[in-house]
Amino acid sequence: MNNYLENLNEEQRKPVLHTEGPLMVIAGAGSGKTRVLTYKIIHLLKKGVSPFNILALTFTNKAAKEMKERISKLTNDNQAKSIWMGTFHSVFARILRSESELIGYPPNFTIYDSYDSEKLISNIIKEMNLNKDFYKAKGIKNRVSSLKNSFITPKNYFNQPELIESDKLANRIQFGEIYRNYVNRCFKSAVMDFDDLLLKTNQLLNSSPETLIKYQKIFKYILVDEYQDTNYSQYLIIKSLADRYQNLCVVGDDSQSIYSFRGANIDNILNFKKNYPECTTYKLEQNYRSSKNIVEGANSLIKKNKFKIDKNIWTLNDSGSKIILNRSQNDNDEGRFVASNIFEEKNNHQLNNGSFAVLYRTNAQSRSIEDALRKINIDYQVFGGLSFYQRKEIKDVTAYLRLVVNSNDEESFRRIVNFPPRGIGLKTLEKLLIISERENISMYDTINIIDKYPKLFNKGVMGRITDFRNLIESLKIESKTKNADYVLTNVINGSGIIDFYRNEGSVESINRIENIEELRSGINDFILEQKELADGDTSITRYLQDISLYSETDKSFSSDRVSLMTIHMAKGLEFNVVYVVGIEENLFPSILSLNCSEDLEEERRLFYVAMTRAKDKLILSHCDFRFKWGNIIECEPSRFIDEVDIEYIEKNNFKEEFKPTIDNNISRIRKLRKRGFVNVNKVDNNNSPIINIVVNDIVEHQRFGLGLVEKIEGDIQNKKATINFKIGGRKTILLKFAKLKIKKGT
DNA sequence: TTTTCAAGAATTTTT
DNA sequence: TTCTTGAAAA
Repeated sequence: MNNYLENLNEEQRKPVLHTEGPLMVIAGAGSGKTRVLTYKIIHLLKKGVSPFNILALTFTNKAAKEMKERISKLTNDNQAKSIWMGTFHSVFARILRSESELIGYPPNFTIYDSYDSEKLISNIIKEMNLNKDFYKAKGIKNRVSSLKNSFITPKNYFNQPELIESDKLANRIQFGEIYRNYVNRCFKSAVMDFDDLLLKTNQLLNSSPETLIKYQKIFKYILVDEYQDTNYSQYLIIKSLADRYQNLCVVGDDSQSIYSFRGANIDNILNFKKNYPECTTYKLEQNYRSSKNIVEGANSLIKKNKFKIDKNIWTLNDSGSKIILNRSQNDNDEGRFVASNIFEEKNNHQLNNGSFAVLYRTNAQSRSIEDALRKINIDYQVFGGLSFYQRKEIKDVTAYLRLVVNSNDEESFRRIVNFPPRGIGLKTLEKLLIISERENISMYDTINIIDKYPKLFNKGVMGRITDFRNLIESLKIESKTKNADYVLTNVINGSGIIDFYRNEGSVESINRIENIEELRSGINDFILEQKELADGDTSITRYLQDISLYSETDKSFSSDRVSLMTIHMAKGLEFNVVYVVGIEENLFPSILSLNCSEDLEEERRLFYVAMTRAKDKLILSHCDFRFKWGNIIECEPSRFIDEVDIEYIEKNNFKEEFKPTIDNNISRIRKLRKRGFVNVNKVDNNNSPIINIVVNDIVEHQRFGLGLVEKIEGDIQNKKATINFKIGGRKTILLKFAKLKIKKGT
């Protein structure tokens, strides 16, 4: 493998050969970015750099795994296994575990996913008795996350009047207090959330100069992929680690920056030159992936963005077929169109299902596509949405494991202390929380001292709590000597989870039992996999870390399934035929991005990412009507469609006139109703609500609001009702004039 | 303490 | 429409 450089073109070879000093590679979509990274690492290894001195940060765990495999194959040795390669989160989680004492954490700290964090925040809001209308857990969590990603701790927060002011204006004056509580509770629980993995790394590197120097010396060569989607925290980590040798190579494409909602800061890439004046910039502009129509169509769109690095993406590939623009009547039709089109393409071009992807803006859009594919028996795989590890039963089982590993973990404790139900209810938990605060210990540890509070608990409760502790303690002892699978088996048996679901006996419960079985086989795969690795780690702690950092993008592809996913998830992937569906105003671009030009530009970049996933064929699609929350709403084609130069587009399915089908009439009426043009009372003449009102119905009156029907009298034409309104009291109303809505029949 | 039922909210994107 | 939450009943 001496001629490895011959596998690169001229512009790819330059950054590969440039090993010393800072460099930035601006790599257009499909220009061989991964290839450059792979060969650059190979080149470093060939030059004699030890794999232990290379840090390569990728966007997904799967990307890391694949790159390692590729390197191993090309170098024909085992060195790749020893490279520090992975996502920011997983690499630094690993480092934090081995250095945890330096920042006051035990090495077996738990990692909370967003769901756990939100739950904890919502508990804190409840405990603080705050108004739920102003303090929504999700919003608070997002703000906490963005502060952490900007490296603003609670202490910094309280030192910045403008931050406090902005929360005051948003009616969240207590935000700082929540933030502080949240951070304290996490610390007390020996927990880090996703953002902590980066923030604590920075704290570690800042507070301990020896540690900083140690890792600077280890990471002589640093490579960062998808640099356009790094946030400030990540920027700081890289900056301090690369400070000694300055051998930093960042690769990215500003036109594909799509994660600002997660704190990604496009300025990191736009300002790289400013931060590293010595840096060399290379550009990869030749696209090898897509046909000319696709490349140029995408170029014509992204031109509309103001903030970007100048580049000219070109290709030698054939023109290929034009980009197809489909218009469907509604989302179900769109699904049917996609499904039948896949069917045709498959037959005409001998493609397997894995060559196709359907991309959309929001996860909820997958359903109509799924229905249509299922109907004509095309296998598909949905990426995203609720992942396996987020299922209730899986979260429950892993909560037991988490509690075994780290019994200070409050969320896991709360989650399973009474699941399956064992008579330890909310009241008991409240008491335990009070004790835990008074004694400054974790909720689990309060169990050991409840006999100090005999007045608070009756005998039954006391016994049940102790039983629970004994269960966890015996699992803890096992976990010290036995492997993860053994402990998991005893969690399942000891907790009674399986029995609980078996007793329920519903289809859903059986499904849950199967999922738990699947988890068990997953844990065995994990053990086998780790045993193969040089630095393999088969501990439960490691297993729990892996699954909490697991993402849906890490799921493996199947060549005989069509892939369905959001565009965000499709970053870095390519498919022969790509359908982008739901390209409508307010959906894509998202309605939330409309009043901010930066956000709108990001949506445009997202659309650019979607288009450039396609190799041979790109099909864009939009509908006239779409289901939302049980209503049909009218949709306009997205502005982005007009922004793609018309010469690359071929319109399809454009029937200017609809034949009104029954379906269509219903949708018109619903649409009009929604706009308030059709009075609900008049639509269904035959079974008008007026006639249907009976005693004890709760009705809503335009002026008086809600009321209870107490009496009905009179003949059909002059029916009168006596209604007791919450506001306004008892009234007798002539039904033929009143516009009443039935809210509830009792 | 647990179960049941009805009302209300919810949809951007994710490590 | 589906999921979550809260109150009432068992």
